[in-house]
Amino acid sequence: METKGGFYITQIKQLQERIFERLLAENGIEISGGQGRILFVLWKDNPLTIGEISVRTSLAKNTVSVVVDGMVHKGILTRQTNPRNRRQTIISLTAYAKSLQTKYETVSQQMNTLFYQGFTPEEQMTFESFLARILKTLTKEEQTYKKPKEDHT
Amino acid sequence: METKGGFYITQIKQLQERIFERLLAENGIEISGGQGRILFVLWKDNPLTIGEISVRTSLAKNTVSVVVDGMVHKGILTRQTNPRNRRQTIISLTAYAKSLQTKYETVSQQMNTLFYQGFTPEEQMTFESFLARILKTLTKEEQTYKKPKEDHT
DNA sequence: ACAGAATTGTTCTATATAGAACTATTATAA
DNA sequence: TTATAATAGTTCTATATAGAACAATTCTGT
Repeated sequence: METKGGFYITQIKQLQERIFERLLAENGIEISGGQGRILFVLWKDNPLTIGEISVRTSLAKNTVSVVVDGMVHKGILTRQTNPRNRRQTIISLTAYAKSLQTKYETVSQQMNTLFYQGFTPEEQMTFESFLARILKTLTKEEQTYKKPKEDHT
Repeated sequence: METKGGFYITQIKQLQERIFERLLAENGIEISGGQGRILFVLWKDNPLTIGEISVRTSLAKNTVSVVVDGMVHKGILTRQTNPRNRRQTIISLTAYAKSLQTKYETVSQQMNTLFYQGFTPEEQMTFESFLARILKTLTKEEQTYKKPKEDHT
């Protein structure tokens, strides 16, 4: 079968991000896509380490490190070393970041409505369960690559 | 309903691209995600203008311009002005680019198999038709934004 | 206790991506 | 015909992203 799931996904991601950033800007929220994803996971669970953010966003560790840098500069996040495990860096939301959540989620909801235009609730659920399955497959694949199977000779 | 289609899409895109680029590299194909997308549309239809590539890949025009630059340097593409409309730049595949197609598509197929692991053919089709619908919605939205409705006062 | 392995982040470098401003060309309308 | 608008790309600038190499810290087995 001729399929092109990956190509579609990439295109949608591109468009979605451009449109979402425009909507955010129109609503006075100066947050980019990468930054939004980090906030998204922190709003659910605060604080988190760099590594945890990396896993939950599927961004590479070094990417998270760099993006967090920018957000610390902007006063959105703070970083501090975990005293119990000094290899870890703990990232926390500032009060300012917390104050953005409601407005951000409103715009998010608008984006979602656009995204799923013409979908029945059932279709949405089916579609998201497909996405969740693919995400799981790909995550496992990357894990497998990073931890190659031991060679029990 | 609590949905997070956009977040999923972005995560999948991230993982998918990292894994696909690794597979390509393992098979001796030194082509990045962005470059691959441009080749993908040119293999279907060659040559194309910058603008046409932009529409078909959903990449911004300036992005296409820059990525094509790199590919011209690598001997994958050539650019020339359209003599019939000298504003346009026509991008063509080189023989080298054509020679890559078969190998690239083999790896592409591998990636696809991984991507749709555990999906029945029907599920794949359903899923891709969902993607196509979303892509259409977002494309139309961006069009609307670029060409704001005339004010017939 | 301590050498080597594993974990966790960061830095360095290169490419990808897009908005804004710009240049060149072609189309349009008066 | 010519001034203005529309179209097509490019350049400038800034951020996003990740691989590779590295540094610091903690864990493990002896």
